[in-house]
Amino acid sequence: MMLTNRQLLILQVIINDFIRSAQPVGSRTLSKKEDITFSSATIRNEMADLEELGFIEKTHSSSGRIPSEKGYRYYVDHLLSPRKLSSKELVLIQSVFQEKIFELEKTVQKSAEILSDLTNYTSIVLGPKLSENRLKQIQLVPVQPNKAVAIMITDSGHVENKTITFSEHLDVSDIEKLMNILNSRLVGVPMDQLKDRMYKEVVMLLRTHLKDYDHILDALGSTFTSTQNESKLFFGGKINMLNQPEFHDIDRIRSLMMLIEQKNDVMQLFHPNQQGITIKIGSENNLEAMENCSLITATYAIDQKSLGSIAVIGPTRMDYGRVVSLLHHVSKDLSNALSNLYDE
Amino acid sequence: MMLTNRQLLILQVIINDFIRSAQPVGSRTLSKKEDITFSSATIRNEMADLEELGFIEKTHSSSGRIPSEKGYRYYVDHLLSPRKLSSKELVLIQSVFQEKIFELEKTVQKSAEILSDLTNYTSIVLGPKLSENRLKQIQLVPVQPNKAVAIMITDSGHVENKTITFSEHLDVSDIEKLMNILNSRLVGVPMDQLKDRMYKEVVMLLRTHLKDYDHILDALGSTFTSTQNESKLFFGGKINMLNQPEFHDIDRIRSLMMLIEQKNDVMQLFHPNQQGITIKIGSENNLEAMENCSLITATYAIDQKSLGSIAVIGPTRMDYGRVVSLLHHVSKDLSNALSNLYDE
DNA sequence: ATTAGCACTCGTTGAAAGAGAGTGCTAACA
DNA sequence: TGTTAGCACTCTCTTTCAACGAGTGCTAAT
Repeated sequence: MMLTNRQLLILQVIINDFIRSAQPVGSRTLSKKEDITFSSATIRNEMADLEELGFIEKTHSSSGRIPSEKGYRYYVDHLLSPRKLSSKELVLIQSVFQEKIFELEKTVQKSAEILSDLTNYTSIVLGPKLSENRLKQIQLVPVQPNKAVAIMITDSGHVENKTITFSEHLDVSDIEKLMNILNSRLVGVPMDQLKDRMYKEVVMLLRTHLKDYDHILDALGSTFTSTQNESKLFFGGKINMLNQPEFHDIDRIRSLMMLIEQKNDVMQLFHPNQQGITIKIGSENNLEAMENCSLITATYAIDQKSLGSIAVIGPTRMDYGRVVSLLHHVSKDLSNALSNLYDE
Repeated sequence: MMLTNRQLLILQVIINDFIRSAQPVGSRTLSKKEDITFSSATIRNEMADLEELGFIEKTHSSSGRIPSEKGYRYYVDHLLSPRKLSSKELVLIQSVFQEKIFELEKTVQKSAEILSDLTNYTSIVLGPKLSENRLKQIQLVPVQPNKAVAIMITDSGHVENKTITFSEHLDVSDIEKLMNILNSRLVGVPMDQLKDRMYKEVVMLLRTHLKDYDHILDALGSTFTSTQNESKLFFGGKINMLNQPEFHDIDRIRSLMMLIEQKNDVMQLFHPNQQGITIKIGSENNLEAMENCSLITATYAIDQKSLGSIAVIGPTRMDYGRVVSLLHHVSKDLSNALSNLYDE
């Protein structure tokens, strides 16, 4: 299944034209392109071959051709030329990261927004995993006789807080004792291991210093449970897809929107172990609602340590070259910005 | 402009039927309703009068009638009978609040969801104003040589955190000093007055105890600035409107979705000083995108003290009676749940 | 191997026709 | 005098049909 140079050229021009116009491309249109020196009849023959090989399709028996998923796959694997971004765009991206923002979440959110603004597609950023963070300090603040707010600060400066309800009244000195115990034993422990460690190391101390230690244990247990594994999702341009001509159909919009609002489904789109930029086309995403969409994913990192993913969802007809370049820049700048945030 | 009983009956039946079917209602259809004992010709005469008075409209010269905004307004003001909810629905609502949830935000979010699930419309909850809260404690945790996380806990148990960047290195004892000063002077101050108070009361103390006090002041100033006036928005059923037949039109969906994603516009929909349940129909909302929508708003409170609003957006053709009843119950139960949360 | 020519296919557009739902008006009726 | 039956009329919606155009595949000529 070796394609001739001419077939490659034709495939490339068809895809480029279709990405631009969203209309099936005919042989006559193609023959007028400046790259193309041969006649429409020749093109028709080549197109018939390309169709037989599965790279392009017809929408009906006498229509022009559109790329198939296989066609897009070949295109991104072999023909994709990374697009040079205009200096205007580069400046715009940099400006986002030059603002002095000191909270990770806001920076991440900004990245999602710039990405969706520049692409006119929808962007998703998978926030950093908390499980990588370690507990730096835990603070218990009583707010009512049987309630306290537990505030956990991680070494990266992230703050997590939960309300703890004790079944019995705890007086202030008890709470202070408890806080000291927790800090003495849990500081430095990764957030996702807090619960385990507590049951292993804190139980004994509690027993000797506090009455009702089992109730307290319960309360703490459920507090630490929800601290695990929660990666936040950030979106940009949720409704940009409404501007794409392939989404003039209400049902498609609905299924895509439902997907986006559904955390589990979105998480399923990300494959944790990847590095660099990944492209998943249409059904490669294994989700009904993504059938007409492609997902391009990059990862970002602090000091080479991969932290999360940043992605763009567009129609399969999306401008792959441009999006890849944009993602490349944004993920790089985001990584730098976050590294600076934590290192300097 | 006094309407006869028969006109009222006809208006009511037209609106009820249109709310159900979304189709213009004709005289023949009406004459078959069981409440109606007179002929279609009579109805036609009455409808002509109702139209002249502005309560109903035609979509074209020989179509049935649909309610006008004025018609809906009259309907909600004079004809609306609060719908009895099924016990199934009541149980469903109560079940949301019987789960032991100890965080205000989650409870509020749950309310939004139950409301959109039960109505099939979109719900918006305007979170409690922080400005009503008072500072209970402020905690500064150094995370890097020139950075600290400021954690502010309010008397209601809400936790707010900001990263502060100091332009100079501050050692741990300085931070501790600073924290003590802030706590001694700012505890009990309403969150929206923190900044003012700081400039008034803390400056002097800073000057005597810390070098570089002006830099620190700057950093604190910007920290407290953003603590003001931020009411969070919670949504439920953002995409429910896609199921409404009046939103089969892409452009309408787009403008409504854009409205929902735009915090400022949404805030504009809420009128802070209202009490009880308010209904705004179509253009009464003074927003282009809301032209085909109605907004029904209720307030919720802790111990009679109004805290925030809870609302449903639906098409003007929405089921007002049902939504009013649902809002009534949900806002009441939410108020109770929150009051219990803070008082017991 | 390439291309000009041509018959054929299919979607799109616009006009025409008919059906259906509904109205307004008139005249008859209780 | 208020109500109703009857009827002509209006407008939308659907279907049908023809013409058009963009495009294809095939054949024969270059």
